[in-house]
Amino acid sequence: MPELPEVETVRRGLEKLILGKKIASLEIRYPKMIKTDLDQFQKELPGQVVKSMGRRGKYLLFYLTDKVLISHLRMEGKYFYYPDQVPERKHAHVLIHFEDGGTLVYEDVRKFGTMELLAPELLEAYFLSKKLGPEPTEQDFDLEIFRGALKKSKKPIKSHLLDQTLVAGLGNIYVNEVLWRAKVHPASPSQSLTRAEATAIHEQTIEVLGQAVEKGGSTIRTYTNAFGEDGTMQDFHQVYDKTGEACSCCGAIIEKIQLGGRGTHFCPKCQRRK
DNA sequence: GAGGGAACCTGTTTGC
DNA sequence: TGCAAACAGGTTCCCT
Repeated sequence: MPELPEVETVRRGLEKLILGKKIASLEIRYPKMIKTDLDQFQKELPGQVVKSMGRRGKYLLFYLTDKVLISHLRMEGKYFYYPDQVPERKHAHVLIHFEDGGTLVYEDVRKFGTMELLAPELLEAYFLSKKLGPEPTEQDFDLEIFRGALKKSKKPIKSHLLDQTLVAGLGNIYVNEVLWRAKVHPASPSQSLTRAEATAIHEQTIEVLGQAVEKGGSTIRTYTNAFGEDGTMQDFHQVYDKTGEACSCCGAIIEKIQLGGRGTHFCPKCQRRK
């Protein structure tokens, strides 16, 4: 499910719901999703207080008293908070009970999501090891570094943008939108892009993700935020899942191809193949 | 080392 | 209608 805007929306929601709460106990029903030592995870979380909520790319960060819980929602992970009674749910995999009686439940139909518990001083090395690119903001996302990296790669630009090394946070929905807005064909080799095209992709990445955060993310299939509310960004999608519809820019019919094994939507007229 | 595809899971949609 | 195959928003591993 979630790309950066959805994760940011979840972060903001949780910030309102669980800040300052002390963890009383844990229930782990699907131990496989805990990627660091399970015993340690179960032993060290109780007693920790949620100090703040953070995010890096698509990773959700729970800053606790002296640990950081790193949660990745992958395709369909989501959080629900219950102030008292917790309904029985088939796909609830981790339940965090707080001392005040509230419970945070992690649900994930496809069980792809992961959780890790780390010492805060190891966080930087953790993201370094993942080769995670900069945040998609004017301050962090440097155009010249981006262009330099493109020049060194033959990868199709769409696959390259999805691998999180150029910039963090793009997923299959927004990468389609960014390339449509930048008028670049998704299969174009990275190194074939002109300066103007690279600049347009850089600019639209910041623009699209920023706009999507404002709209509370996109609700497609199953995503909702921590309050179970829908985002509205899907109303602004121009190509994603628009196969067979007319391009809002030129009227040509939006096409779908497979690229790197994933559905890829584009306008054959606006986004000419090189 | 770079790039492509499979694997991880389950539910839903599509096609015969 | 019923069944099987394809597909779904992410990341990582393995193979070439």
